[in-house]
Amino acid sequence: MVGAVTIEEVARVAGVSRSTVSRVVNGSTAVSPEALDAVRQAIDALNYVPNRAARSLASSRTLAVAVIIPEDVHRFFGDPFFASIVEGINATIAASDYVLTLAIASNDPADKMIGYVRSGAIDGAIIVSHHTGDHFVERIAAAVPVVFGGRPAASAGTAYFVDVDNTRGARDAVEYLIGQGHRSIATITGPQTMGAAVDRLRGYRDALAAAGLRPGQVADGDFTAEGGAAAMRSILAQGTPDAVFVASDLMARGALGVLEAAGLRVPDDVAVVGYDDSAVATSVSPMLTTMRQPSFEQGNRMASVLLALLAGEEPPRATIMRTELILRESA
Amino acid sequence: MVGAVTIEEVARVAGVSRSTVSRVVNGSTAVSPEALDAVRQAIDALNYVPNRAARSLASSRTLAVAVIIPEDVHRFFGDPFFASIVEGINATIAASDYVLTLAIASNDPADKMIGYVRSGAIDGAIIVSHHTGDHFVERIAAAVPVVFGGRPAASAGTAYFVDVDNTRGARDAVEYLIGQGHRSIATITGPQTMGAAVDRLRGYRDALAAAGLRPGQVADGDFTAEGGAAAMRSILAQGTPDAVFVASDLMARGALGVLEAAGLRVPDDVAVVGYDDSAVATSVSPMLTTMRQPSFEQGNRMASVLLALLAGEEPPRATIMRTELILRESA
DNA sequence: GACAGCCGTGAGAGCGCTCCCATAGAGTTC
DNA sequence: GAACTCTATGGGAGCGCTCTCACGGCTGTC
Repeated sequence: MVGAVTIEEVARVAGVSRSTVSRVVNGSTAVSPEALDAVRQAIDALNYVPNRAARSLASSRTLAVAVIIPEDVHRFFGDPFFASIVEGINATIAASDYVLTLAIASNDPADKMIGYVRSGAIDGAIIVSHHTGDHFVERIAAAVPVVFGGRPAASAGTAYFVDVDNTRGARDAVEYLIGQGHRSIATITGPQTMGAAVDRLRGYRDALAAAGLRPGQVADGDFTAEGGAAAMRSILAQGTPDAVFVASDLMARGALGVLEAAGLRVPDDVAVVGYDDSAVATSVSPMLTTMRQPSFEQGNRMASVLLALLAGEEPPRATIMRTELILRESA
Repeated sequence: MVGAVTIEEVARVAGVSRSTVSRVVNGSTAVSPEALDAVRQAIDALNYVPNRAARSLASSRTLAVAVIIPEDVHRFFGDPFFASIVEGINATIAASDYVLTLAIASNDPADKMIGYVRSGAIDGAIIVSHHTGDHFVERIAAAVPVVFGGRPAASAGTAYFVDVDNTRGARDAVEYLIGQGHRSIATITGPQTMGAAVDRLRGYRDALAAAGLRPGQVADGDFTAEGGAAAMRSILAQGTPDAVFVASDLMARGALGVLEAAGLRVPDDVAVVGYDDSAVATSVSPMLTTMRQPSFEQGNRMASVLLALLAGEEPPRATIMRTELILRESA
């Protein structure tokens, strides 16, 4: 950016002062139509773009927000659930004055991520997936306003978050299976360090308990396709259930492969319900019956809450979104 | 970042001047051991982090680089190939003084991305996937140093890029199929607006021509699983080939499903060779024989080239990496 | 012993912008 | 017509840092 056009040159060309140019750039109303016009023309002619650093230094705002990716990059990128959320966030942020950035925090020995945030590089952050152990999250939250995707395990009560009702979603899914006549229902969960996984397991247990059924087999599938396959194998090793509630579509895909390899028909021998209604759900055979999470909308809401915070408003701390069972072939 | 600790306070606490603190922070050697120590202690005690905006304003460097995501977000996130590249980039950048950021350029009506780059928000950029039509890419390249993943279609000769030898990789793959005795060989390509897809198609044709074989069927699979399935269906509609060279593993997964549904055995009836050797290759059945792309290493190299550029060095404009055929079950 | 050279240090200017305050001029009010 | 308000504008300070330059104290050289 050496030798770039400055506000001073724009002012000279437009025949006004720096202050007036600044007013135009920042959308102040107290500018005469003539001055407004002159400045706009000068900006176009010179192809002027305000220097971000100078702006941020003078105003102590950056007009940038970041999605922090604490996950392992591979998991984040491989999961269509995150893609939808990011798309939702992006859609809302793109319509605002802010710029959106994704920041990778993993593989970050020197706390560079924290330094980045604390150095005033962004005005606010959205943190989507976070394990309970991530205490670096608290340090980010100490520096800038943060909105979480999913209820954060720690700092409950004071944090802003947008979550889906995982417990209820899981309960609904399992109740559907019970309603279909299944009695021996296993589950493949996500890692129990993640709130969503914990809640879904609870919903599963609640539904069984409410129906007076014995708890079924529980295996952790780590929210990956491979983990789902491994979990399914470990369940089959101890007996074949009527049905399996799988806490993500990606894991369900892995499980489906294992069931097929074992010669079990879905849904006739074993019914399968997934979670997410991501693109995966319709790309497998049989297509998944699954709990739809409104991921795109969740992204929208997270972005809206963050923008409200940055605007000095007081948005609700908790936003809970409903899930919906999508019936397809697997159950 | 209101009320944050400034360099001035650190200087006061350490009993030195602003300049000396700056020297310590920036790793200058011309500081006495005593001063160094005093400053370090003051920094720790006050928990000082330099203000990025001020730093950048004074030095006209930001110590930040970005990976620009021009693709549709879903495709970018869904493809493990990108995940590996980003991991490679991240690994190298993380070891430097720079901070890495991902910026989404799609869905960006107001050219905010361009403004972001031109405003001096980053020192350099890496652009991974780009269609020939993306002329916004040129505008980014006009503002900061850019390294491309894959040979850029336009601005050839002047651009810095790191590519794999796609033509040769495809030729090797098809030659392998020919060597296995296959004579009727179809191909599923990527979009012909992308250099990698063009090169792989050329390699396929070269190999057939060199062996004196007639060109087989060609169908575009759009580098997605669904597109691969559709392309496979369109090929089968016109006859069943001996073998298919598929220009990405993701598309191969889609094709495999279609072949299976058609009652064709892989590799006995139809041999399949994929491209990428991503995680997908081993998660399908039969496991894919595929051209391994050194994606992680490619990311490393892109980052290294960019860092060299930013350091004022003269790295090679073109870096071409070799692929390697990984033999598994599908061919 | 005088001078050059070097090293560690501090002072000051300035990066490009925002924001507060002063001011000029026009319009209101009594 | 004097005092007042209001609006559009310009000037100046300052955001927190880097970087050049000058300076004082040291060592080394003849």
